[in-house]
Order: sequence, then structure tokens, then C-alpha cells
Amino acid sequence: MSESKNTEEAILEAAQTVFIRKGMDGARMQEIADEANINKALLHYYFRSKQKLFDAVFSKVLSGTFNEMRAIFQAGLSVEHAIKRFADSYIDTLIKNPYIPEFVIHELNKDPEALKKTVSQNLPDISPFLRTIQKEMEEGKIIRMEPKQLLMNTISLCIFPFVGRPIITQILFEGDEQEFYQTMERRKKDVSDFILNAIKS
Amino acid sequence: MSESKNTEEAILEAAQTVFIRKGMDGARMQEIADEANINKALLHYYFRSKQKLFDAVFSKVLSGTFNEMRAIFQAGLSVEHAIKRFADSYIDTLIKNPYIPEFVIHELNKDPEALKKTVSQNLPDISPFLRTIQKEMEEGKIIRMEPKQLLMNTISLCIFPFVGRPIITQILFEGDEQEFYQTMERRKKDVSDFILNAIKS
DNA sequence: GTCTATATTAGGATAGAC
DNA sequence: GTCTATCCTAATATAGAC
Repeated sequence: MSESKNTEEAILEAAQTVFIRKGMDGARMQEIADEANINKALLHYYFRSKQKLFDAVFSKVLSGTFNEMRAIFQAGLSVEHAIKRFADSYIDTLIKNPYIPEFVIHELNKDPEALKKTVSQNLPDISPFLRTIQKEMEEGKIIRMEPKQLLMNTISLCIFPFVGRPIITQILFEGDEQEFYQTMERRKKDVSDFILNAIKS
Repeated sequence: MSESKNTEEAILEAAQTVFIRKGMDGARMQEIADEANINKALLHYYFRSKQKLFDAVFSKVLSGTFNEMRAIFQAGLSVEHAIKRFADSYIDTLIKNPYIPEFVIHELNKDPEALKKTVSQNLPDISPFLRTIQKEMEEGKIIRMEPKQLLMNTISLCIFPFVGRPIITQILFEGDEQEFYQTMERRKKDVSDFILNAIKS
């Protein structure tokens, strides 16, 4: 045993780094081995195949991605507070992990069926939050619109800049990555201001 | 010559279909040949290598993507009209071509340097529109915010649902694709309503 | 459990007939 | 210009020593 647990963990971390940057198809087992400072054969010793290693990484990334979302939607927060927390927490996480959403989306796009099971095990239940939105609309606290569109808008405004970062950075910041990230810091607040402005009655 | 022009065109179309769905790394020359109903060797006869075929497709897709954006930003429209046209036109295009943004973004993410040249040749100049936003803010027509954040919001709200379609469809529509697309039809109007509400002074 | 060396296969690319 | 057959390399996977 000795290094067993540590090595397995090291492999998973290295694999996550490489898969997230290159995707399943673009990733090379050799590159993952290098990143983990181990031999290529060890990858197979621990995970049998590239596919199984990928599945382990994908599942881990997916549950991490949806945990915070689940927590927010089930906390029974008001629309205002849920949106503020969502924007703050997601943009903050994405500043640290900007490649995750594009990775997840790309793999799902390529073969939705293959990953369907992993996805359905991790999906957050949004219905409590949709009901809160509905209720506040009926009470006149916020203007009326389709609750799902409001939720989609919130998610879009927080996540898209990171998914589209390579383009956004070129179009808006002349390729200056640092300016992009500074703008994202301010955006934590800007996004909720924008949304709350749009829905205030 | 005979079928030359038609074959080349057929290859490009088939390659676009396959590359957009699977990405450069996930696409197979055999699959492209099948899609075009020709032999694999013909692909090399016309385009020499997979890389060159990909470059041709990517460049074509990119210019198509940015043409409308360029047109809108240089038309000298008011903020209200530009946003309305942007939302209507982009969501409409994306309903017909939902895979394009994720494709472009994934390839750029994987290797920004390799595609930098193609990108910079196609980038729309947004400065006229940013100036219009600035002007309308100073005139008090719309509330004050960072012009770039407003532009980012507009782009995010229109494009993200399509990039994130596989997830959005699961979370919000229990996997029902048709409901997703119906919602997108309504969204053409909903998005501009939402934005204009957020910025009205 | 970790390595080196090797087998296997998939897939891009080419040769050559028609 | 289009096909069949074949080559060749890159990359996954395994065998076997330590």
C-alpha cells in the first residue's frame, strides 16, 4: 500500500487538470502521467483505462459544480438573497476555476447519452426556488415574468463570461486577461444589481 | 474537374457538421467521409490534412458568427434598437445552429494561440456601440453602469442558453428538448424586455 | 506499488489503379 | 477526380522485472 492513497489522489488531480484543459479526446495519458510525476503504466494500474479515469474525474467535477447550486436553491432564501448569493459565490468560484463549465458542457454536448446517468445523479432540484419566485411575483414584490427565464438569466450572466472567456477577452479587452479578471471581480456585485433592477416592481 | 467544386463544397459541409458536433480531436476523417458520401482518401486529395480541413471550417464558421455582430455594432443604432436586434437575430440564428458557439469556444479554449490569427481577422469592432452606450448614459436615457458589463450581459443572455443547452435542458426542462426550443422562441422578446427594464432610467 | 519495455490498435496519410 | 489497398505513427494498453 504505502503511497497508494496519495498516488491515486495525485492521479485524479493531474487528470482533472489535463482533462479540463484539453477535453477527453485532446488529453493524453502521457501528459497526465507527467503532470502527476509518475509513470504512464501506473495510470492503468489505478484506473484500468482512460475512459474509466475520465469518468472518475467527470463525476467528481460535476458534483462539485452542483453542490453550491443545490445548497442555494434549497436554503429557502428570498429571490433577492438567492440571486446575490448565487452571483457572488459562482463568480468567485469561477475566477478560481474558469475552465470547468466549458469542460462539462463540451463533454455533454459530444455525447449526452453516455453521461446522462452521471448528470441525473447530480442535478440540483430547482423547484423550491421557482416556487419562491412565483410567490414573490404574486405578492407584487418583483415584476411578473416566466420564473424559468429569470433563473436562466441569472445562470447565464454568471457563467457565460467564463465559458466565453477566450472570445470575450479578445472582443472587450484586447486580449488582456488581467483586465478580464478584474472586471469579473466587480461583476460579482454588478450582476446582482443588474438583475434586481430588471425585476424590481 | 467535373464534380470538383461540388465535392469540395460537400466535404466542407460534412466536415463542418462533424467538427461542430465532436470537436477537432473527437472528429474522425472516416466519419466526415461518410457524412459527405465519399471516400476517405478524397478528403486528403482536397485538403491535404485533417488540420487544414479543420482550419478551413473554423475560419468559415467564425466569420459567419461575427458578421451579424459587426453589422449591428456599426449600424449606429440606439442602445434600445441594437439590443432588440441583437437578441432577436442571434437567438434566431442559434435556434437553427445551436452547436456553433460551444464549438468555437472549445477550440479557442484548448489552444488560443493556434487560432489567434483567425480570430483577430474576424473580430468585430465594438467601440462605436460602447460610445453610444456612454452617450445615452450621459444624456440620462439609461442608467449608469460599465458599458462593457452591459454588452457582456447582452451577449451572455442571448448565447449562454445554447452553449449550456445540455445542462439547461436537464435542470429546467427535465430533458425535454422541444420545450427548450419553445422557450427560446419566447426568449427573443423576453431577453430584450429584461435588459431594457434593467437599464431604464 | 512502481518502473521499463513491448504489444496492439486506431486513425491519419499516401500509393497507385482506374 | 475517385476509388481500394496499404503504410505509418501516435497513443492506449499490457507484460513482466524489481
